[in-house]
Amino acid sequence: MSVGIRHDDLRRRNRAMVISAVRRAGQPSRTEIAATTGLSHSTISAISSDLIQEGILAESKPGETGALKRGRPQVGLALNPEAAAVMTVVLSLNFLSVTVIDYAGQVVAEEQRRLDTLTMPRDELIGECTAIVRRRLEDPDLDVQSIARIAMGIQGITDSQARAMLWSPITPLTDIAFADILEAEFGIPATMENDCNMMAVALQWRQPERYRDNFIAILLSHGIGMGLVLKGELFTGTHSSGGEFGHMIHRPGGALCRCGRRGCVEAYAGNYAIWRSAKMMSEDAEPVDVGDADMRALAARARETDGPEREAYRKAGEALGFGLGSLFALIDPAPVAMVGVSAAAFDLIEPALREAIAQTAGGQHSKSISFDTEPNELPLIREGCAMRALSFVDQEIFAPGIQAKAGKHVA
Amino acid sequence: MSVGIRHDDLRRRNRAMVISAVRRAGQPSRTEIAATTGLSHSTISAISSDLIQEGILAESKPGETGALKRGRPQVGLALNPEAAAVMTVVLSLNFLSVTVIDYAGQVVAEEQRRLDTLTMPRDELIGECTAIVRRRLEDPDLDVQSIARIAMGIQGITDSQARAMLWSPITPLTDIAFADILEAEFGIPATMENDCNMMAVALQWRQPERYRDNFIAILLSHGIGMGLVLKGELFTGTHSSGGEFGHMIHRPGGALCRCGRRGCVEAYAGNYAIWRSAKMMSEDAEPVDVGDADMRALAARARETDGPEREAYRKAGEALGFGLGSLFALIDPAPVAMVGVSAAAFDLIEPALREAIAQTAGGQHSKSISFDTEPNELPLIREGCAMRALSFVDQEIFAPGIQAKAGKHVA
DNA sequence: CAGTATTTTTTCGAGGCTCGAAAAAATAGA
DNA sequence: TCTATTTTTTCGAGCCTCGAAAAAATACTG
Repeated sequence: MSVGIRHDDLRRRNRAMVISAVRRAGQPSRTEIAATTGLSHSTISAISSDLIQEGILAESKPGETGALKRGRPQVGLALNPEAAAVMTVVLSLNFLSVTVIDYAGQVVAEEQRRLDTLTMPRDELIGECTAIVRRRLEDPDLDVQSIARIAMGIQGITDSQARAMLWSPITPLTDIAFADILEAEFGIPATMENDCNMMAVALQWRQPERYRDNFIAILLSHGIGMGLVLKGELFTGTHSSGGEFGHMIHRPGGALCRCGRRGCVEAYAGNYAIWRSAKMMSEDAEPVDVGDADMRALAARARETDGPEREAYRKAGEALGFGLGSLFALIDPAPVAMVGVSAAAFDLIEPALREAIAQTAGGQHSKSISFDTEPNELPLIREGCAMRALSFVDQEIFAPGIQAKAGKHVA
Repeated sequence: MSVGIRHDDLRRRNRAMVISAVRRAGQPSRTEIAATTGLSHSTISAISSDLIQEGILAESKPGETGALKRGRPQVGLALNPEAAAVMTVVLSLNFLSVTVIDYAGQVVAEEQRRLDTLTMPRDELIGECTAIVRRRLEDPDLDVQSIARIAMGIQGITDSQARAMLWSPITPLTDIAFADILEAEFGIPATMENDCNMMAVALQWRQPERYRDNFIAILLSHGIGMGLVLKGELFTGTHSSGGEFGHMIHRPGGALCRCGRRGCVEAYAGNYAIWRSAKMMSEDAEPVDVGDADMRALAARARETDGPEREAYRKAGEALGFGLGSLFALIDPAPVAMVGVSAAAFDLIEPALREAIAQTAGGQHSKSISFDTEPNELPLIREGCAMRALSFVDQEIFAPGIQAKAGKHVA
């Protein structure tokens, strides 16, 4: 089944380990790397010397170590920003944004653009994406040699191979293999990532203490999305990006969901559902787009008076709570990050959510389940895509190195 | 984070690979192993020669290869049955059974015993388990030197470290660290496994074509349990055995579940729930144990006439369908095995189940979701425990070998 | 300011592992 | 009996990691 380990895999894996230790720790010394990886000092010395020679790592200036200790001072190793560059492309409702990121993770260029994703025909949507990428690639101000990888993020369902968007709420179009399109167009390896998965990846890098092995990122926006990390790894479905938390069934045969079915969590907790409920519309009413400003106004009104607005948030909390309860029945409770515009109204949602979750098997220790909120999803998605692309460069390009044997001829 | 690969890990991993190739394939030749593992012939030759010398593998008699080809005939490698033995202990409602299994997976001894698990006090229940194990261990007829591992399986929730039963429907007792108890008593490494997880493990060995990377085993019995395999690996929760499919919420605030909560899938699809519904009892009625014979009679009656019995099965199907739909929303659809006494009534359950699942996001291709049934769960649980224990011996005892260095002194 | 203690990093065999090539082994067909 | 064919073993080469010792770089001490 799984394949044996060759002798050369050893070096590749250990190189990968060193690179990722540096990416995680910032400026670790060789000694620190040896400690975290469990490899011997000699090995770390050999590997890091190779990596420096190849221009992947660089010794960072000393000084910053703060408290000076006795003995030879540690030399920090850092990622060489010029070793490579990657690009992120994030497509969301009526909005397209691109960033170029150096190997150390700093943004070196960006471009953003409004467009009407809901009505745009297929060719045009694809054209806008390739055009914005091309503009960035051909920008003479860009002083990176070449882009090693593109990570594209999109709201909606992607396939599990990270090649295509299968379905998205931002467009009626389906099955667009953006990864293949970008690769064909620019000859740069590309992937197509799900927005919520990228949020989870970003949280893992931003707050590794809180979001490490098991946690959940939930997008509370027009739709309800989820990124799930289990045992330190992003969880995806077997065929798709998976984790369609918003379409777990809350009430069989219940309110009309944007997906056309009934009773999904999203049909109670998505922006349109909260809006519909607050405006006392029927649960069968066709979902409509609600602007962020309108949602903020709605939340403000819900805080003011105990009317249908507050009740709408209560219902949303209930749906989310029962959904989370079912999820926790499957995977056990874990920290949750609530992201998106309605996360800013989490104070209105939380009481009903906790009450509901306490009634479920997964919510046995509902008080210990902790929530964190982050109203703005876009930066997270961008960061996640960036880290995703950089990790690819780390693992697939730099870890194997210059194919050992070929390199030896030179030396 | 994860640890570097040492030089000696290499051999250990490749030995493990060879052993598992033999366990999977039955009697593969060295050449076949080289092909499946991707390692070179020389390496396989070296490793298998070691393993044979250590008494772990044995060259099997030729002959059985069937069509004789030109050239040197392949020599099949097989597990040496006498290399080790393991024990399984399965505790289910009013029933305790133990088997001793040789290294090749054959049952060499067994004992079964009825007992009243529901009323038994803690000490007595533990005592019965240790006593039956002791009897088997001390049996003079048993011609295995020693038991290398005990895998105990139980209905209910276990912790994710496989040390303890946390909660079980077969006893009011909770938190019994059976693994620790057995280890302390007999000095043999032991684990405490969840019954449905073991069903899944057994299915993976029994039908690897159908149940390989992603599948679901659902126990339809008094309670509803699930074993889930994703990407070829058993899925467990972060703290517990996880996969409490039966306690996902089907109808918030709905029928009374055995767990004390309301609206769980099990409260509609467990034996007691079907019984309660068929007998036109209230959804609040206290769950009662229903014998397998009674359930079979109920199913027969449901097949005969379109009365409350049939309706009860319909409701069960609906609950299972919506539950599966929610599950499939998270992990994408996968083959399902229905196990247990009510799996024999799957013909009554399936129509409503498929109808419900078709109304969910996960059920988009509901027709392509395939179900298989297996009315008897006990043999599966036993087999799963056996394979689990044997895999442990493969990976943890035989793969590392005689600690290389220590062994070299002899040679 | 020289010497010592301390810590980090590099150097240098030793021992292991896998691999490819070639040899050896074992059999069917001619 | 010889040849072709296939499987398995043997053997040397090339890497890789490791431990120990050396080298490097700094703080402390008198």
